[in-house]
Amino acid sequence: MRALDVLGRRWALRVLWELRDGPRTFRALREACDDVSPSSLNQRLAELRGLGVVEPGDTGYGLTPAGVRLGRILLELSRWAEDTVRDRAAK
Amino acid sequence: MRALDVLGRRWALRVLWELRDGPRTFRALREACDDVSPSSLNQRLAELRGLGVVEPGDTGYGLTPAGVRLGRILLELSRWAEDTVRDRAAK
DNA sequence: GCTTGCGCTACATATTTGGTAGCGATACGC
DNA sequence: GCGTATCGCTACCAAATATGTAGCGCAAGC
Repeated sequence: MRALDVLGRRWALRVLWELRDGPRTFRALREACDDVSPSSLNQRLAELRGLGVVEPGDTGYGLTPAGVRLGRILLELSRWAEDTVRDRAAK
Repeated sequence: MRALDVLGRRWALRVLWELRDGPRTFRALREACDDVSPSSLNQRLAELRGLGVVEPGDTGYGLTPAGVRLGRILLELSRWAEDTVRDRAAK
């Protein structure tokens, strides 16, 4: 499945995650993602735009409606991750 | 977030996906994942075991309870992906 | 016209992934 | 006991991908 392939690349989920609460400029996004290199970010953004989940606007890059739906799933994913970490720490 | 980092590596989501309906042997898993190289698969399995979502058993590798929960989220992710593909195809 | 910040590209280096061969262990029939 | 079949997995090298750093072209503000 093409979509899952793109999402399984480095920084892809993270970029989406950072865009959840509003658009960000290229440079702001870069900082938010632990200063990912501009080449990597640019490549990932191109792929995500190709998927139709991210699009550039006046205030920087933002999520499309499909991206917003994906963001909600990511929220569950992050909750799962938190729970997992907590469970493992409790051992 | 460490968990999302591991999940954002190549084949990680796919491996989890292929284990949804029951354990698989190392070699069966390899075939299921488009014949991923054993070195990559082994590395990913080690990381997923480290995360506590996959574990080896008598009939091969299987999901832990945390892995099963994650699998349900992945199901939503795949549904999202299908919808996205359909929407884009309809354009 | 000079500065500032923007998106983004170029390019060399480092890291990750992939391909192929095959090892040691276990289980089977013979 | 002896081939042989399959298992999980390692070694090793080539190919693909990510990173780091520098800086270009552009638009806005002064």
